[in-house]
Amino acid sequence: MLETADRRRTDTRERLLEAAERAVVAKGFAATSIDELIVDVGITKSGFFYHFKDKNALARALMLRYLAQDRDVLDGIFTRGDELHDDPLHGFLVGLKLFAEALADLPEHHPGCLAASFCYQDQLFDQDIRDMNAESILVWRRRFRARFDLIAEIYPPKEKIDLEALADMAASLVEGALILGRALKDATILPRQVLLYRDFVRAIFQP
Amino acid sequence: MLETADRRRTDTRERLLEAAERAVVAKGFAATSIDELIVDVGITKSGFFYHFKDKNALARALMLRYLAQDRDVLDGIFTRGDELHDDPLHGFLVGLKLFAEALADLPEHHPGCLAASFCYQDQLFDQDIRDMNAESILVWRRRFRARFDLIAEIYPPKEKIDLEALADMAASLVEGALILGRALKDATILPRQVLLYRDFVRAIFQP
DNA sequence: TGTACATCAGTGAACGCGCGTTCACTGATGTAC
DNA sequence: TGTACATCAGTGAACGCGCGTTCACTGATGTAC
Repeated sequence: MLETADRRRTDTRERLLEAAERAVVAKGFAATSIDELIVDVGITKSGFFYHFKDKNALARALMLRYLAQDRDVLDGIFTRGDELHDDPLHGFLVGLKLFAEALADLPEHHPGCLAASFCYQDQLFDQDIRDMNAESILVWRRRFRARFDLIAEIYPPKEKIDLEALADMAASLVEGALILGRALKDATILPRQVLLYRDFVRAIFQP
Repeated sequence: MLETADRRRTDTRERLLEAAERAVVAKGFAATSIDELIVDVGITKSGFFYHFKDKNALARALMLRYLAQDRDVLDGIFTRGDELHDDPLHGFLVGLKLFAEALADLPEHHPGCLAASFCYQDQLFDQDIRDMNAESILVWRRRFRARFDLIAEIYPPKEKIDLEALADMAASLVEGALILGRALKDATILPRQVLLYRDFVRAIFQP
């Protein structure tokens, strides 16, 4: 039975990953020591090395976890948007509204993004992890690009528009607004940027 | 005479800062060792501590240098734009075009921004440095916001628009696009985002 | 059902290396008189 | 103009601490027979 097989499994590994993500986003991977994580979680250092063969394995696990969470969040929000509106443009616009609201309600005051943090420390990691980081960005590009292609069939834009750049703009704005929000300690910046992006998208397809 | 007074002054300090900025943007401040900087520059470790009393002083000096360079670059480009066109909107649009071109011509393939790097490691620094980082963002906000107020007097936008968010969008897009450009190793992302921003600004004030 | 063994989720102690920092010292250049 | 002193831009050696990593070991839980 899965139940019995799982009985021995603790959530220590997951709690290590949570503590690690908080610390990495706050001060970077190199400055995040294993010592502080195990104090957070309440195990000894050897306990850490039971779960991760070395510090690099922690980075890899963080990235995997981040990829999955990111995908789930985006899926949830934009699926909801499409449920609320049949039309691909308006379903998307509703999704962006929901997204902005979700970002405004974040409990943490100054959140950050693991992809951005890793990006500015990429020399620390092997190619494998850098590839995963690139993939995390490509997920956004593909998702938004596919939607814009769909919308453009129904609402062909008047002027030529760089749809790939428009798709990348979503990730760019979110990454950038996270930085501004943190630097200025202003949690409203991120949702406002998303709403502005929404205005832009609407203006392009429905002037 | 300044000449003679400066004769003894070497450029070692400046070369240390250059090497440090490269390394910090590539792998973060914590992972940048003093040892690697002095190898780059060709002095001993004690030589480093002659120029900076400790590693924190290096961070402060990097931030000061960055603030000055950033201001100069922005000044240069948007002053040029205004010289080429009297109208505040069109002078600004020309400036954005010049900006995109300057970004496309950057020699480094995957540049980065010190403000973003410091932002994702801010727990390493004291309040003083965090304040300077916030200031580096506010410089952008004030610059663009003032310009939009000016433009809006002549070209009042049809619909209500969050001009502060529109101003912040410039820094957000640049910071975000730098991250995407690095992660995907694609130097075209950044200039394309700036051109898209330009389209948006034009559409708002001159539909 | 009892027993032998295997696996899970760690513990505890030790190691060695790289890092930031200190301190006494130095040769070349500049300045006062 | 020469000399004494000050400053600049470093050198060289040492230190100590925190960090990631290893390794032999352990008690609790699960599994085969």
